Amino acid sequence: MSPRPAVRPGGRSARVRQSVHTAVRELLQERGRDSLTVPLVAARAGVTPSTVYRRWGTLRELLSDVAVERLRPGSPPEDLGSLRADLEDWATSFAQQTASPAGQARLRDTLAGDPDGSNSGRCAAYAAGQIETILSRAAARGEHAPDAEAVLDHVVAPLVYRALFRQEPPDADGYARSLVATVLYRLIPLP
Amino acid sequence: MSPRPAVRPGGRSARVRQSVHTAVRELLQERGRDSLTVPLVAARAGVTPSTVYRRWGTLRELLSDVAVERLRPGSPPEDLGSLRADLEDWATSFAQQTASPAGQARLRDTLAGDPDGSNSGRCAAYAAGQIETILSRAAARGEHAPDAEAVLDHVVAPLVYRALFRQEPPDADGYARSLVATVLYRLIPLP
DNA sequence: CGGCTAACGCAATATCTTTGCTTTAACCGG
DNA sequence: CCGGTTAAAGCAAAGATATTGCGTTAGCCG
Repeated sequence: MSPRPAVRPGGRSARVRQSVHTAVRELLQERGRDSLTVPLVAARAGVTPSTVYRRWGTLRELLSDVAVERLRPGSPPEDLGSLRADLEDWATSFAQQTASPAGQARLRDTLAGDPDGSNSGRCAAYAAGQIETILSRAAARGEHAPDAEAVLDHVVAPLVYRALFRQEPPDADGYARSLVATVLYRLIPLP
Repeated sequence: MSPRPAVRPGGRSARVRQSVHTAVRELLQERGRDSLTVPLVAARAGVTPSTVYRRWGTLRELLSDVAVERLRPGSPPEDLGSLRADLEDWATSFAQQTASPAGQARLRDTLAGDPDGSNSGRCAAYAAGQIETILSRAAARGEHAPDAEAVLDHVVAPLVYRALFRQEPPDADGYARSLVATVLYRLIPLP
């Protein structure tokens, strides 16, 4: 038997967490982020506001918690048979998500309610994990591949920077592909 | 969001804006961000809370306004005589600023209270402006130089991404220099 | 100098946040 | 399976913050 964490993971706590998350997602969709309040979320979730305050502290932290949850990849990246195809597929999909208004909002919410950096760190770890899967497949095929840091720095970072700080260009796909081309054909460690 | 379109730019409005900004900076220093509230800021600034609410909307938007103000470069980057020296100097200084806890907080505050993206856009424009100054100097010297987009994508973006999403590495300076080296010697448009 | 009006001050009201205490129910050993 | 223990939720009152209508002030402009 594995030792149990101090917090109670199952039962009521899990149900409350679930219903509060669902309430946030529904209300975000229905009424937009600006009209969200803790009492409103609590009412929809069928709990009292003090429960939300005690567990999440503030609305921002709750929104960060919900946002990072939705940034978690549902499945490993698809295997298309080559490093370039895998990276392009993942990068264009990532670019579309982050470039969309909803994706931008999720990134901002993740950062805004994250006092200790754990949620944003998790967010980066998700991307790093997906990339490492792709790169280890490439290694198994014997392909010459960059390391994960290079992909994070020169593919992920530019996409995220654009999403957060600049008006995203119309052609997110093409931009993502050009970043992949750069990291694959101009940045791979020289022989 | 920045103060609503100031129909009346001078006089009392400007004084209020100034005193509120000063109050925010002082209280940030004295008491930390978590204990900041609009009534507190208003009292320190010598205005009523409703004035702050009417001009800035929320505390977050006020903090964003103050943060982006402090991200604005005070002077053009120094001219050290070569592209590489100029870029390294600017990038290491930028890296130190963004890697510091205060710098991270400013980036987060800028994003958090910026519903329409205007403040974060300004923030990117500041960096772009400094870089363009450096690059046009290089062009005047006849140096072979990357374009500003490449520097934003492959130097600025990785630095910002690390500051926001990952635990910054101990050696921000060396990391910044390696990014500059990459963009200068491996990414410059091939002849 | 005097009218016009955006912006501020004030104060009442509405809403949200905090907190002490009580109650519930998940977990665990017997 | 059953009761003891306690983390977590509920409740409600007190406290703080946010909103808003209305009167007043002071830039701006003719």
